Amino acid sequence: MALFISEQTNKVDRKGRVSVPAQFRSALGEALPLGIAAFPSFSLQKQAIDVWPLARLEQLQNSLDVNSDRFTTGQKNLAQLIFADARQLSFDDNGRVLLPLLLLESAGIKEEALFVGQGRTFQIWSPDRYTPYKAGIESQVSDGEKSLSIFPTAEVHG
Amino acid sequence: MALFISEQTNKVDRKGRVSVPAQFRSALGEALPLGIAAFPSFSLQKQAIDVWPLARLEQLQNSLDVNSDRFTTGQKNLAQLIFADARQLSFDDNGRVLLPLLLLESAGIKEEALFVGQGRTFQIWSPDRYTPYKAGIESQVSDGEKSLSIFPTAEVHG
DNA sequence: CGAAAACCCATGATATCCCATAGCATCCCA
DNA sequence: TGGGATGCTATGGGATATCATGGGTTTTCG
Repeated sequence: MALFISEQTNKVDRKGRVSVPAQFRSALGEALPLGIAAFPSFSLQKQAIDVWPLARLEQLQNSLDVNSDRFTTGQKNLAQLIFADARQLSFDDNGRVLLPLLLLESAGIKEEALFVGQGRTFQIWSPDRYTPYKAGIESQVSDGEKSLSIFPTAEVHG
Repeated sequence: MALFISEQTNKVDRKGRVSVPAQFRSALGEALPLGIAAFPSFSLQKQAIDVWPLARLEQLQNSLDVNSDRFTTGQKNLAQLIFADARQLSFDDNGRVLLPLLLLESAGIKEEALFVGQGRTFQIWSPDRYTPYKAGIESQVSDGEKSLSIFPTAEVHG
């Protein structure tokens, strides 16, 4: 599975449909027909929508099945909330998804939806909310931090 | 078997019938004709109804048969209670099930039934009871835990 | 026989499918 | 290098199918 990168703004039509950026769809690859899971972003106080490939939710469930002792109580609660709040969205022939009203409202999205790549996942924002949010993020990066090193990684399966 | 995700509220008609959300039915897949097992949720002090695919009950029984030494006495008692209190529900042609009066009453369900996806299982709530319960769960997730980007994934194959 | 359950059909709302088009970007070839 | 042809992307709208729901009828079983 390729990574989700870049930003793109698309229109939400009157039926609530939005085209998911073609690059994101191709990043999904074979997972495209499985669809995606969308839910209010907990880490962002539900300001935006978090989107996961459905397979990622399945990984989470598998991990809960096998390693539940390695999760904190809070993490288990969060997982419960995600399963409850997530909406499973599937693509039509034109690469669009139907965004449920509840998600649109919680993210404050009206006419336009801003897709923001986050690597393994992406977000959907109201453009109005994203601008100040991003500015805040930028201001929190100190000069000394403006480069990244890459650490060796343990093997991660799946 | 796909996962049960999302929340949906459906009406209970005067005969006690409720439509199970179509996504839940399709998550059942081939297991649909086998039906589901519903019982008062013990982990939630019987506030709500727990629903399992029937096959999951069979898995539990198999696990008890083979690994009975790995269950505590309390767990074995709980299993007994589940087998006793569970009701096997089957779907009519429109995807509805008939909720027994006993279950409706124990969950405090009257006109509306709120289906809540929990991954491998789902719950059925009275909307009135669910709202405060969910708020409690949310408050038990600390800010530091609000990202599952770091959930344990290692050693999960397939 | 009577009550409850299962079965069957009807309907409005919603989601899905299908087709059309305008705007870009890419390709191709002279 | 220019410029037409081609294909893809995003977007709109109408037709069709599905879903949730209500009500009636038949069947089952005590």
